[in-house]
Amino acid sequence: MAITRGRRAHRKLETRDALQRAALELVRTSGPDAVTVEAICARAGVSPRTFFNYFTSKEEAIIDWDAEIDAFVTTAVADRPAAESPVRAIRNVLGAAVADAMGMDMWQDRMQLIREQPGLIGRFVAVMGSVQRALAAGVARRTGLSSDHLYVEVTAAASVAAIRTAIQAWTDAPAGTDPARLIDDAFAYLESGLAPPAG
Amino acid sequence: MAITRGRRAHRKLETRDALQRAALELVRTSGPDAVTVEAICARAGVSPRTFFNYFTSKEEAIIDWDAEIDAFVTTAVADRPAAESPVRAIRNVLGAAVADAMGMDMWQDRMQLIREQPGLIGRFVAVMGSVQRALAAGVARRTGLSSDHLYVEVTAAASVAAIRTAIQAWTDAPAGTDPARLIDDAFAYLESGLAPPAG
DNA sequence: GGCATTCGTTGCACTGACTGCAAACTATCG
DNA sequence: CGATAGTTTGCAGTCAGTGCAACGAATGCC
Repeated sequence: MAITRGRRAHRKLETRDALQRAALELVRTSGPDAVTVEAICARAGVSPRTFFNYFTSKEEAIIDWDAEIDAFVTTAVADRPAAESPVRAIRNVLGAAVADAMGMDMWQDRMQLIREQPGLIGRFVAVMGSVQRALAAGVARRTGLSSDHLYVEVTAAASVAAIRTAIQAWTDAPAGTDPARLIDDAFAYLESGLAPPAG
Repeated sequence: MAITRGRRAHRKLETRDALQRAALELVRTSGPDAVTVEAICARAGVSPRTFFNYFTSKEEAIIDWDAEIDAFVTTAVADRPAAESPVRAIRNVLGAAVADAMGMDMWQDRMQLIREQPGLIGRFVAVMGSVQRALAAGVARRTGLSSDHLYVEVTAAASVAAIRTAIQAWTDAPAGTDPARLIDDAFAYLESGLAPPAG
C-alpha cells in the first residue's frame, strides 16, 4: 500500500499531503472559522468531493494518525528490558518520542488549534485512544496478562492521561520549557502512586 | 434559575425532559440511525427549531450534565478528612457515587449507547473533562497547590482515567458484576504506582 | 380587567459537513 | 492501440446547527 509504484500512487500521496498542508496553513492564516472543506480544497486545487476520498472528516486532515505508529509503540513497549515495570517501560518509550514530536514543527501549532477549536478535541481523543490500545497491547505482552485485564487497561489509560496532561501543561507553559521534563515529572507522580509532592 | 415560579418555568422543565426521554426511547426502539433531531422533536411534540433552544447539540440531549454535580464533587473532595491522600479522597467520594449511578436505570443504557454511537464519545469525554476540572479544584483546595499545578492535574486526570476504565470494564463484564469492586480495584492499582498485580 | 412587556416557540432561509451515484478522465497493462 | 482499473468530479440529497423576525401566551403593572 505504502510503496505502490507509478505516477498514480505518487500523485495520491501528493494530494493527501497538499490537503493536510492546506488545512493547517488555512488555520494559521485565516483563523479557525475559515477552515471549511471548500476552502481547504480550493487551496489544494482539488474538488470538495475529492476531499472525502482521502479523509472521512475535516478533523482527520488536521490531526492525521498512522496505524504504523501504534504498531511501533506496542512492540517498543513489549521489547523493553524485562526488569522495567510496565509504567517505566511506557515512560521510557513515550517520554523521548513525544518530547521529540513536541519539539517538531507542526505539533505546537496543532496543540494550539485543539484548544481553540472544540471540534478537534474529539479527534484528538480518538487518536489518544488509539495510542492507549497500543500501550495496552504492549503491557499485555510484557506481563502475560490479557489485553483487557483491568490492571493493563488502567495502566494504559493512566499513562495516556499523564502524557496528555504533560502536553497540555507544555502548551500553557512559557516558550522554551522542556517538554521532556514535564513528561518525566508527570510519570514520576504516577509511579509514586500519586503521593502529593513534598515541597 | 432552578426554582423559578410559574406555569412557564414548569413547562420549560417538562419540555426539556420530554426531549431527553424522547431521544433515549428513540434509540432503544428504532436504533441509533433513527435518532435525528427531527424525529426526537416529532416524538416530543415540539418544533425542530425549539430543540436547539434547549441543547446545543443532539448529543447533549442524550448525555446531560449538571454543573451542580461538578460543584458537589469539588467540595466533597475538599472536605474529606485531611489525613486522606488526594487520591484516596477522590476514591472515597467517587467510588460510592459512581457505583450508585451505575446501578441506576438509564446509565447502563447510556453506556451501551456510547459504545455503539461514536458521535457520543466526544460528548462523554467532554463530561469527563468537566469532572476532571472539578476534581482538580478539590485537590487544589486540599493541598494548597494551584489548580493547574502538574501534580494536581495529573492526579485528576489519572483518577478520571481509572474511573472511565472501571466503567468500561463494567459494561463489558457479565451482568451482576459489582461496579464498586471494579472502581476499587482500579484505584488500588493507581495508589500502588501501577505496580503489576502479584497473581 | 385591560394593557404593555417579556419570553418561549416556531417558520424560514442559510451554511456547512458528509454520502451515494454515475459520468468523465487517465495511468497502466497486454 | 485498446481494454481495464483506479481517480476525480458534479450532482443531488440528508442532516446538524444558527440567525432572524414574527407570533402567541404568561406575567406584571396600573
